[in-house]
Amino acid sequence: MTPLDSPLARKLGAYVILTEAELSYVVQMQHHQRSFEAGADLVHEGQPMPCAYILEEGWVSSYKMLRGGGRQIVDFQIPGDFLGLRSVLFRTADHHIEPVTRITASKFAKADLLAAFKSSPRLATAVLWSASSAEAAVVERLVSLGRRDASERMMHFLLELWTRLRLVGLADETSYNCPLSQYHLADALGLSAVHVNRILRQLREENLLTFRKGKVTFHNFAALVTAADFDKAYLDYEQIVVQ
Amino acid sequence: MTPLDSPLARKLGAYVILTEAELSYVVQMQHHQRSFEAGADLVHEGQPMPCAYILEEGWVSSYKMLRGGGRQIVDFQIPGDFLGLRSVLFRTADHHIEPVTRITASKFAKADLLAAFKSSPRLATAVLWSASSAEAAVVERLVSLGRRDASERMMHFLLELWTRLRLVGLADETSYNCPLSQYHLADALGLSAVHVNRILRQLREENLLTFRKGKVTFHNFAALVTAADFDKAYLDYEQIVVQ
DNA sequence: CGCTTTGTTGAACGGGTTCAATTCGCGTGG
DNA sequence: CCACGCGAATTGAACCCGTTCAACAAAGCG
Repeated sequence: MTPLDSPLARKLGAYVILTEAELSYVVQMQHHQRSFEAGADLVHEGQPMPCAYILEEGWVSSYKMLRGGGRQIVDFQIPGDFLGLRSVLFRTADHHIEPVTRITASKFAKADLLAAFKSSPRLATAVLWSASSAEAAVVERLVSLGRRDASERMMHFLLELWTRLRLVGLADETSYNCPLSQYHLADALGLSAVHVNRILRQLREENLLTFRKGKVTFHNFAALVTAADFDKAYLDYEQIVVQ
Repeated sequence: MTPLDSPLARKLGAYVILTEAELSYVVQMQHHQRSFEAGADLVHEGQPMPCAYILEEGWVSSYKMLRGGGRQIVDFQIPGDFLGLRSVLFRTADHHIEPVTRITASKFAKADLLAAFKSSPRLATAVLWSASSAEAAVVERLVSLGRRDASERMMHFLLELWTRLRLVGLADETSYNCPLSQYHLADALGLSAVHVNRILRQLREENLLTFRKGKVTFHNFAALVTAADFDKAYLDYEQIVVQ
C-alpha cells in the first residue's frame, strides 16, 4: 500500500503536511487488515474493547439502542476513520459499532498509537484534529436534530458526508456513492423511514439533489448550501493544507 | 483554596485517585481567577481563543446560532468544567460560550496544561476522562433529540445534570439548584419554551419532579430513571474510582 | 413603582408519525 | 429460466405531538 491508497494518510495529509517517514508510519500501521460482514456487530455496547481499527473500505455505523427498540445512529464512519478510538482509552464501548457494508479494517493496539504519537508530535496533532472534527460533526448533527426541519437535516447531512468523502477521494465534484438505506438515514436524522422517503422525493422534484440506487447527486450546489444553512468553512477544508 | 474547595479537583479525584502533589498542582492552576457577567458572550463563534478557563462558580452555556435566529444549546458547563478546552487546540472556537449566571473562572494557557500533563500522566488521564464523559453527554443528548419525546428528554436531562452536579458536591440526594430558564431548557432540548412549561407542569402533576424557583427536586427517583430510560451506569460514577 | 424578563395557559395549526397497502429490486432454489 | 421470497422503496390517509400565536400573570430589578 502507498500513502495514496490509504484513506487515512490522505485525510491526515490534508490536515498537516506529513513527511515521507510519517506517511510510511501511517501506512505501516495498516498492515494488519481483516474484513467483516455487513450487519454483524463489531462492538457491542458495554463490551470491553482492547484495540481499535482504522477503516479501510466500506461504511460503518455507530449507534445507540433505546429501551423501546428505537435506534439512534450517532455517526457513520467512512474509509480513513477510526473505529473505537475512544474505547481504547476506556474499558468499555458506550455504543454499538456495526458495518453498513462489508468492510475491511486494520487493527492496531493502544501501544502502536502511543508510539506513533511519541515519534511524531505532528502526527499526533493530525490525529487529534481528525478526531476533533468528527466530534464537531456530531455537534452539528445535534443542532440539526434540535433546530432544523426534515428537509434541512437531509440536505445538511448529505452535504457533510460529501465533504468527508471528498477528503479521502471518494466523491467527485457533484456526486458520491452512498450505501445507506432510507432506514439508516431515518435513524441518523431522527425521522421515520416513511418521511425520509417523502423528503427525498421532494428534494428530487425541487431539482436540488437525487439519492437513488446508492448514489447521491447534487443538482444545485449553491441552492443546497443556502437552504441547508451549511457552514461554508467545511467546504474550504482542502485549503487547510498548509504546505 | 484547598482541594475540597476546588470543583475540578473533586471531579478529577472521582475519576482517578490523585496524590497530594497532583491535587496541589490542580489547585495551583486555578489561582488566576476572574469573573464574568451573565449574558455577555465569553467567546464568539469564529473568534480566536488563545487560552481556556476552568469554571469555578456559576453556570455557562455553549450554543450555536442558526441563520433563522434559532439557537441550539450544545451543552451547559458547571463548576469544575473546562471552558474552551477544544479551542485551545485549534485556532478558533466553533461555538458561542455565554455565562448563564455571573461566573468566576480561572484562566490558563495551553502551556500550563501541557506542563501538567507532562509532570503527571495520571492527571492527563483524569482530564481526558473528564473531557470524554462530557462528549458522551453530548452524544446522549443527540439520542434524546433524535428518539425521545419531550417528557423523556426533560427527565433525562435533569437526571444527567444531577449526576454531574453530584460529582462536584453541588447536589444533594434528591435536589439541586438550577439557574436555567425555561428558554434555556427549550433551546437545549429542541423544544419550544411553551412546551417546556407544559411538560414541567405535567411532571409536577405526575409527582415525578418539581422545577420551581431555580430548584429541581426529584420526588420519585426509581420511576424517573425508568421513564427516562436513564443509564444507571451514570449513577455509579462514584464507584469508578480506580486507584 | 413601572418595566422587562420569565412563567403560564388556551386555541388553532402543521410537520412528522403511524398504519397499511403496494411496488420494486434482486438473490435463490426449483 | 422463472417463480418465489424478502428487504427496501413508495404512496395514501388518519392521527398526534409539539409549535405558533396571543394574552395575561408573576417575579425580579433599577
